[in-house]
Amino acid sequence: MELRHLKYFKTVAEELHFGKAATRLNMAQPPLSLQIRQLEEEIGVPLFHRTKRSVELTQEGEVFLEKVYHLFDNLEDAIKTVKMINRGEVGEIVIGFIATASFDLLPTIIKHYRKQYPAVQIVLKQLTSAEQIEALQAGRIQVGIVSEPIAHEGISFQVLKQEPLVIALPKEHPLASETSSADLTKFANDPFVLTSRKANQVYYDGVINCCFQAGFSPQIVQETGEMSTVLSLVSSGIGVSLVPSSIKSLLQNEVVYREVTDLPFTTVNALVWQSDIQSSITQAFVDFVKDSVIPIIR
Amino acid sequence: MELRHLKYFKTVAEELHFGKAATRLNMAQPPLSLQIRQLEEEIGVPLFHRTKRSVELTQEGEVFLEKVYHLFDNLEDAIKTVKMINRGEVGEIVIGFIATASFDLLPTIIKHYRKQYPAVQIVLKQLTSAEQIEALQAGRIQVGIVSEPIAHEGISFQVLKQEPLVIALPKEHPLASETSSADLTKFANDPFVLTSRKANQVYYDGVINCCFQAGFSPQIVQETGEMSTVLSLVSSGIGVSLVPSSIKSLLQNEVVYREVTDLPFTTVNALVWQSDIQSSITQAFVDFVKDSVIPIIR
DNA sequence: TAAAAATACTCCATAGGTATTTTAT
DNA sequence: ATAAAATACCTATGGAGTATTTTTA
Repeated sequence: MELRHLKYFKTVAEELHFGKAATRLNMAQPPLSLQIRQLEEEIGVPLFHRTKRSVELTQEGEVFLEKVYHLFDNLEDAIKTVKMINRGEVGEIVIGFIATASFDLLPTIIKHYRKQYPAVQIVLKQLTSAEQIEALQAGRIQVGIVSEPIAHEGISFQVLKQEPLVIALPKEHPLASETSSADLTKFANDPFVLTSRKANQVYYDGVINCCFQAGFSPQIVQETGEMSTVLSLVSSGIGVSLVPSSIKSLLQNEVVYREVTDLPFTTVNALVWQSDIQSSITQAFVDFVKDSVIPIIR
Repeated sequence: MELRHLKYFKTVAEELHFGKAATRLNMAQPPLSLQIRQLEEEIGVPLFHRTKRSVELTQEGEVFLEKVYHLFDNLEDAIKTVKMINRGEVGEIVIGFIATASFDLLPTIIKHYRKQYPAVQIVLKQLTSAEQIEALQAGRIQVGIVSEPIAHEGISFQVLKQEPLVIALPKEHPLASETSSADLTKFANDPFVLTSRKANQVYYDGVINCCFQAGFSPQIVQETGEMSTVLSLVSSGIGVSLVPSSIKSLLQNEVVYREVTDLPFTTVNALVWQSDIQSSITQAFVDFVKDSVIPIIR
């Protein structure tokens, strides 16, 4: 038996007329009759009551027709589902991201992606950049948003956004009231608060380098794991910090953010993924971010 | 696409090896590769990751495999169901029967039929013989158990059972204590209770004829619709009756049943059905009763 | 006699076979 | 070097076409 037989059966059952059915099937009547006969012979059950003058379904034929409809529905569904998976429209994607991305970059990406691929289940994991590279290689995440677009074996990346650092000051700081672009040398004697080098090496080293270029070595009084903790410490007057400008929306009333002139370093956020993409969902996600999200966020 | 493609896909997906799959399918490897390629091309989605050295399912292929299993299950079920219907093993049969059949004949038939065809839904309708003929012709019942095996247009019948009439007496009747075969003439002056002529013409006329042959015309004091009502009236002393012997199990403590000598009439029960049987369930039922039940009840 | 399915035959598309090549291990 | 899939080409089964017959309303 072949699907052909079932398709022919369905058509004859609907038309109850071999000639008309054959027309609908774009074929001649005799081979159609033959195929139906073959089907009946194979399953060993007559499906039609035939007189030379009229055709009607047997009880068996009626039941079989229902089942055949169901079967074609199944088939259609199978193909449709597979195509959706192929286009990355259903399934699950696990996205890693660094803490600083959660304020602006991640929500923007998710929001647009959701609209385009509503049937994809999104799982989010906050990880450091280094952890994300490891998780990618182990297959625990499919894509990551990192701040260290350093070449790794088998990992591809795409820069998403470059943003300057701004200096974060406690409201009470003498230089907090000025609104013009600040000169970093003015903060040479201020205590600094930063996230630990382990949490984000590129950022940490970048800040040190900025100060070095400005002619001083920063006095780091506290290191934390999270950027939000850094800001809390700044707001409580413990020190100042250089932070990515996208963070300015945080603690707006407690912390003053000022631009800094001539900084030699900007933070870079990038999307990373395994170079040989296994899943079409991942492929679709990467393509979508490259094509649709990057133009928006730049 | 044909079922062939799906069958081949299933086998390759199970073996993950074109050569082995081809062997299992009793075919050569190249045409198998071709068919799989055709399938992938038709649905527009790669189902296998092929390297020259190994084969594995893509995400899409895995999902498709599940769906294909389901589809084949459906197909198998469809064929099985249709075959069962064809053998009269599933479906519904509506059986008409006269009241007197419900005491012995009907339960016997149903009991044995149920054992053989447990998946057939049995619907029972108590009707007079005449009503059954009409219901048969209208398709409201598929078979009937009647007491009038008279030839009707398009109706076939098969005699099930012939049984003598016995005389039913109130316990207080003067002749109730005798156990020998009774002479009907002894009851010439007794009032008779019968079911109405309309309810069962053959039986009614048969009784009248018995009395006539015995030399008297029965004095009918009451006619009822149901045989059980006749017996109730007999038990309350209103009169006597001639009833089919199979009814003897009813009201055994209130009514005395005695054989009658030389009765020219016996009740006949027959199975009736439309001569051109539409449904295989009906065919199977008729065949079953003819072959398996009649030998038991005779 | 007219409409519709069945039968008889013819043809060619394609499923499946054999031989060989390619490629990754 | 070898195993396994892909490629190339050939064969023949059987699906589909045309012409005709059969059947019944």
